[in-house]
Amino acid sequence: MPKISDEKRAARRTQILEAAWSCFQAQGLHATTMDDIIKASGLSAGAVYSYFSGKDALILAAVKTSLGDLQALLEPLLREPPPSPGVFVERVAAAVARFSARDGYDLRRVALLGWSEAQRNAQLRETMRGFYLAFRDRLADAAALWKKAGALGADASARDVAKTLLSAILGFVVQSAIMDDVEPKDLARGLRDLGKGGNADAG
Amino acid sequence: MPKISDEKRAARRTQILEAAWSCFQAQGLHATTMDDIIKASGLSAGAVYSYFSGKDALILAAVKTSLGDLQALLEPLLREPPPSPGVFVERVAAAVARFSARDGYDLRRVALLGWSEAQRNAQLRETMRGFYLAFRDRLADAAALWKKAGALGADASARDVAKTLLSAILGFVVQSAIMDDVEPKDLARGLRDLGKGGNADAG
Amino acid sequence: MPKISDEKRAARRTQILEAAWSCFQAQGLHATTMDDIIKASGLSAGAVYSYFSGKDALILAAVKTSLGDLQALLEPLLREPPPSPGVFVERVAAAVARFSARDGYDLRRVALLGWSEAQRNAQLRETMRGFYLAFRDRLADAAALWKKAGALGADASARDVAKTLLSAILGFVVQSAIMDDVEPKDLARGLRDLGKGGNADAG
Amino acid sequence: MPKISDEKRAARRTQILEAAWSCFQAQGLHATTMDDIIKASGLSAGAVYSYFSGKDALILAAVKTSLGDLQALLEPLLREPPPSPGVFVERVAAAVARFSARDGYDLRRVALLGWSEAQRNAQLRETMRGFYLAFRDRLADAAALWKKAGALGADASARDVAKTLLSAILGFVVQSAIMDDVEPKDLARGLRDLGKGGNADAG
DNA sequence: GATGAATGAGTCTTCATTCAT
DNA sequence: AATGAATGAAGACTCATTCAT
Repeated sequence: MPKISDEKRAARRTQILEAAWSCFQAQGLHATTMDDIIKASGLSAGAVYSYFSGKDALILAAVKTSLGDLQALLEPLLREPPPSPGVFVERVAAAVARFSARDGYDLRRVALLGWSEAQRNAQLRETMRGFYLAFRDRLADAAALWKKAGALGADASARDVAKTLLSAILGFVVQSAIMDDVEPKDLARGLRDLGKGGNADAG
Repeated sequence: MPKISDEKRAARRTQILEAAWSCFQAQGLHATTMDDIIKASGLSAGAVYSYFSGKDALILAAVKTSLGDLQALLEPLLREPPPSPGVFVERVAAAVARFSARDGYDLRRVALLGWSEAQRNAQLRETMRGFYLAFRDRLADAAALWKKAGALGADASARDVAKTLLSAILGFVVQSAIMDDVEPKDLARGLRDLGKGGNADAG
Repeated sequence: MPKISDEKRAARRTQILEAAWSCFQAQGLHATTMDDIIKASGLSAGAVYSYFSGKDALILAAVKTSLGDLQALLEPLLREPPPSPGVFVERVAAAVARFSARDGYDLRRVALLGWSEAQRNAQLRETMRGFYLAFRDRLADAAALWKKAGALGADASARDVAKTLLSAILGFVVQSAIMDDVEPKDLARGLRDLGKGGNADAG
Repeated sequence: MPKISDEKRAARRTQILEAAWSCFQAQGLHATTMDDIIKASGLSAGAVYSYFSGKDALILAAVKTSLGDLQALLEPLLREPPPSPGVFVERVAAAVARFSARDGYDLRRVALLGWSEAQRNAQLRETMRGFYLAFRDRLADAAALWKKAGALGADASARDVAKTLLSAILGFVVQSAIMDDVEPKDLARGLRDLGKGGNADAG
């Protein structure tokens, strides 16, 4: 075979990555063997190894791809933030839930696997840290907007609001993956209810 | 030979479990070998196997123990909830952070590992689900108290508040494990700021 | 099984080493697979690996053992050198030939394999270098004796004589392994003939 | 398409063979992969395989080429042998040493690799055997000349002298490859010293 | 009861060779 | 003729578990 085209190469990579994710998700990162992925990809061992240098590289690439997809999913919401934090969180949660309903790819499970792996893979940890840090910065930008628009008090800390919103979102991912009984609107409602306490300033 | 005493047995179990956690945490659940645990426990392979039927049982027991410890840690806060949700979340986060500073045992890392493993271990998943469900119920009880005391609006949904608070807490665990730059009081402040929006009802 | 005795351990090591040599010799160092050695040893893969950390370690140990055996074989000749260099070379060659007739272990082939491997294994190279250096020193000692006894001229260089004798011996190993038509006494005769030239000082 | 010219073909073969030797020498015969050779040759896999049927054929061809080169190197010395065996050995050793100083090609290392490989490759073994046998015959011819010229005693065995000289030469290759501290003149001196013993006939 | 040596199925990875383009 | 992507059998090594002593 003569030199393969760049598109073809990219397509093969995607093909392998998708095979990898469907395995990872079904069995976990470590219980998945390279052979599982090779079989699922429909390629030979050698071919898979010519695209990825090994299992760790495959995991890293898979997680990066996944973060990229998530990034694309959230970009519109970050570019033009909804009128209030509550609506924002609900929309993000809804996007995550929608993304998780795809066949053979549940973003929530993927996230849990990635976080766990990040504990022992420094490169993965840094990649993730960078991603969430950037996301939180965008969140802080949105908070600044909300302050200007009056959706947040004038003395609100954009930074702390961003941290809290990120927590709520990440927590939604965990809770929804494990309990499977949380809806985006539950979160929105809870957030709203928390904000209307008689002496909210005590909290 | 006289049977070993029950206390002795319990002590051995604890000894093994602690060895297991220190390994799990340092290397992850799957990268830890039984031999690592055996070495760390100071016992022989046969001895370890006489206390736990295998690696999966050890993982399950370790996670259960960990959840039990967490339960004990949170019990006081649940029995006599602080005056407001914000304070509550801050105290829980502080307890988690304190628990994570212990030598050779970081509750946050442990949680991430457990969640990931729960994806492929049904028994573990059910154990966890039960734990978080129970915790959320206690949270809803607290929310009911807060409603009565006026710390929450009269029309607040205790259930949704509980879900939201659990999300915030779980999300704190994730964010703090990965980014390591979130303080309990950041969360409390963010939650308070979120509640004081000019048109909070829009969220 | 409780702790194994030291003798038993040593016996197992020997058992594995002998299996390794019979394979190495029959198929070469690299064409021999660990599985070949494992099968030949009658042990399991795990057992073999518990005695030797890997194939390289096994090769190194095998060569070292082989050098040790050779050392033991030559020691008597070095301790009390025969009356002349010619007799010495003949006896060494005879010892090598005798050692090579053992079942499943041909010292000459072993030597060729080891030399080749030493090209790409620094540790092995150093081990060998040290061995031959020491042997050459002993040879120089013998040469000094021969000088004193008049079997060598008074102005002979013990160092160069040692180098030359070592060359003759090593070359005998090569030639005999490849051509299989050289006898120890051929070497002795050739050496004597070379020494009796009319104008030997011209060489 | 016009067939590639014969010169071109020959040039390609040489190109591949040289690439092969530079790899073989640096990493050993077995540690060198076809891919190493392909990369080093600058050709494609298919091209290399169109010139050589496989790795074994490449090794065989490489060794043959190497023996041919050696043959060419020694031919002048064999055609008109130097006045004495000592000078002859010194000149051969010097030629080998000179040949080994070439960049990326050390005849001594090459020889060790080839001998080792010959243990498990019958065709290679025969090729080598034939080469050394022929060389030894030429050596015997030279010995006959030396006898006639008085450089060797009248009762010298040309055959045994040839065997002994070959041993010295092969041994020089080994010793010099492993210890790297032997000079051609050391060998000449040692040989001369060995010949001047008071009672050389005892050796 | 305890020990730890032994087991062997299973993992990741490599690499000589082929053949569609 | 040439290319180089793809193949897949084979290799080195690991590790959860067992069981003879």
